[in-house]
Amino acid sequence: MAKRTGEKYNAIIEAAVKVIAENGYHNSQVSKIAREAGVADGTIYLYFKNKEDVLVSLFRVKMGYFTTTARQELQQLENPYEKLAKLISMHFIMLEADRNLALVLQIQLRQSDAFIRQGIATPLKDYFNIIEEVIEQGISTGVFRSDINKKLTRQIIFGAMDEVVTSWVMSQRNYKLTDQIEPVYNLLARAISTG
Amino acid sequence: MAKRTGEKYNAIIEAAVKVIAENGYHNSQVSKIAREAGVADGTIYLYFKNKEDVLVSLFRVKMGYFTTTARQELQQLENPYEKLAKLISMHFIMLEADRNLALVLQIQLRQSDAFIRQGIATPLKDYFNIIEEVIEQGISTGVFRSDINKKLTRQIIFGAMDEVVTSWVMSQRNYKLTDQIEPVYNLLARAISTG
Amino acid sequence: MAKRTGEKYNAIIEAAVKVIAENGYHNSQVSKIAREAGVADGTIYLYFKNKEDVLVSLFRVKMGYFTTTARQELQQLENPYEKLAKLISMHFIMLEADRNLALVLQIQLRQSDAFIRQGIATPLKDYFNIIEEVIEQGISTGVFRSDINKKLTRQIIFGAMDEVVTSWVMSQRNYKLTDQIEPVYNLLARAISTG
Amino acid sequence: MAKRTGEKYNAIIEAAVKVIAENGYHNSQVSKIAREAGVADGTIYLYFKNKEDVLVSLFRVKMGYFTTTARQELQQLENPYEKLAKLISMHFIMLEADRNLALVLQIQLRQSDAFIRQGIATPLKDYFNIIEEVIEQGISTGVFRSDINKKLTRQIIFGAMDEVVTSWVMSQRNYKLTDQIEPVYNLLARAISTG
DNA sequence: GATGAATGAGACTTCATTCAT
DNA sequence: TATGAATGAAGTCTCATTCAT
Repeated sequence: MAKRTGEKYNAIIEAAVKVIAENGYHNSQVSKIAREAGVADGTIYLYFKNKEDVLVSLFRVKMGYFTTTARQELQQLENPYEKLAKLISMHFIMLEADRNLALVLQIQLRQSDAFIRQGIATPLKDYFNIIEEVIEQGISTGVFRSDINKKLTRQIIFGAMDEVVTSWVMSQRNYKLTDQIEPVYNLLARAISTG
Repeated sequence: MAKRTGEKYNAIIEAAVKVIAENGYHNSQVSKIAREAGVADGTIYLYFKNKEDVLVSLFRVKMGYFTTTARQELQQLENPYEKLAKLISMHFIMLEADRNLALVLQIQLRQSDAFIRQGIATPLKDYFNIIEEVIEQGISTGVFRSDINKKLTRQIIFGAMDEVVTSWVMSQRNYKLTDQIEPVYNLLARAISTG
Repeated sequence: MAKRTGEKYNAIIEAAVKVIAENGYHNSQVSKIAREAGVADGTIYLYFKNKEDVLVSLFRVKMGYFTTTARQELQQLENPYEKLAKLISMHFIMLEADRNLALVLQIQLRQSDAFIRQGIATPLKDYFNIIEEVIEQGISTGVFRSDINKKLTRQIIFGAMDEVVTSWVMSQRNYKLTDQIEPVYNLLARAISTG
Repeated sequence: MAKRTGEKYNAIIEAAVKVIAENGYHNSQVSKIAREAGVADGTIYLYFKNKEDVLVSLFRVKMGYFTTTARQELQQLENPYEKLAKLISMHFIMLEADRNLALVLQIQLRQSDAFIRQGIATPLKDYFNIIEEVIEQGISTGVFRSDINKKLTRQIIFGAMDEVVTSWVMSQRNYKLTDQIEPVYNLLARAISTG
């Protein structure tokens, strides 16, 4: 049981994103997700251990994809400022491109179930690591302030981006999230810049 | 029905904070909150419309207290930088002082139920207004950059503080949250400072 | 939770006996038992931990009643043979008087669930003890053979009675179980008698 | 469909005995039996009508084997007492030799599903007939009491053996079942013996 | 014959809410 | 006001059975 790949596996993940985005976490019954995915209720349990596993997997898959892409893109760049800009840019572009996903990641999955948070922890930590690597490189190459703490700075950068996305998702969304890339970069870069 | 004051009203709010902090949102049944508050299950419905109302009220009461205090304290100060510093300071001090409350506000109440988020929106907006007022004053008095957007900057400040607190709450908490006041201020102030 | 007494507690036990006797263990849903007892499904869980607990309790209550009565009646007698006769007599009378109960005890509850068997073990052991006491007394007073093993003899006496009841329950029941008291006694008494 | 012979047919029967003995009736899913038998789930339905049919067939095959063997062995004997001794002996030897089978026959198959009991009825009746034939012969040749009822006596003999085996299976089995052959015979023979 | 992925009916259980006392 | 026993809707998950390959 619990096959971690396959056409239906993905269909269920995508269905979960859509259903949760539209109905909210608490109103997203397994049967609703199954119907949206075009499978029987029981089929979900062939691919996932239980309902929570669907959510955790959803997060892992989506976040994993993003982390992988982010790492690749950043490797092509040298300048820490450009990397920071790229990070913000990718973050916003990805979430603007898939509003349902944004809704789920920013709002619906901020759940408290110990199990879910635990399952989410690892992929999130991966992402945090990427941010911290950029900061570290900036400091060691002397272009970022040397008096900043790497972990705290990462919290601030992530928290800032996160809240900007959340505000956008919760709003009527009559403005473009990507328009915020430059001003957010502008503020954050200034915060950590030497000189 | 649903009288919004009284000794038991407060007892229920406090019980809810404790129970949710200890058991997590999903494992906090009405009966558990009632037991902790020392009242019968049914009594809760004399003071609150339903379970969600307890949560929303909890947020409103706690957040309202904080907003009121914050506004008072800030009024005593002139300098926007001092106000920003005070804001961060109060935010961290309050949440460090009441870990249960921090857990509930940062983690457990990040729920998705439309109704809860709606009920939370107003008191949160009040807090956002306070932050925005500080930013506005800083800009108009020329000490903050004039090219920053008030709302976006508020999002960044709040998001940064919020994430720092969340990281602390989720951690083993073997460091002091209040030790982060200065470095956070240092970064955020730099981000928005002219010159 | 799990109050072990009260009007509804008994109503549920009696309902369970009836429903299981009529529908068989596997076709006795909680909802059916609840309906028969005239309570809501959820009410069952106020009095019992779960469905298995209903079955185990049923057995304990019914068997406990029988064991208590049996012990009292036997105390009034001196002669081990009379005690054996009384035992068989009570066993058959009780089960003939309540056919539903007989059905449940003899057939339906012979389940394999570890938990159920475990819950049943103690009250059954009590009954076994009573039988063994009679045997012991018979041996020590020299009226029963001294070469018989107490435990094995108990198994044979119980097994014999048990099978006679089972056959009767499974049959069309067009003969009286109590008519078997004398012949069963006659055979068993002979088996263990000295002389 | 439902061919009743073949290598896989037997493999499934044997797998069912093992799985049920190890996991209990309620925890013996078709898929588990299939895996143990080394066939696909669907294959079971090529050899058996449904799950119940597996159980009934299991009983029929095992019991049939025993009944056939018993009849053969008994035919070689003349004396009713010797036949009774042989019967008890075979009963205990067979079940001690195959503990899994004993577990299944004595405990796990004592199910209540009408259909299963019905399917079990015939092979069991065959066995009962053998016992009754011995009793009949004993009575007609004057070595067993003439005042005993054939059917009732069979119930007592079978019930006694059955309970002795059940006690052994349920116990830690730190004694030998075959050591009980002689004492059981001794008691039962005395019960029905003339003189 | 054989497979095993898929099905979907159905069961147990939880828990927010009510209401007679 | 306060109680808490009772309610019953609703949701997750299991598993015997099917059927396209």
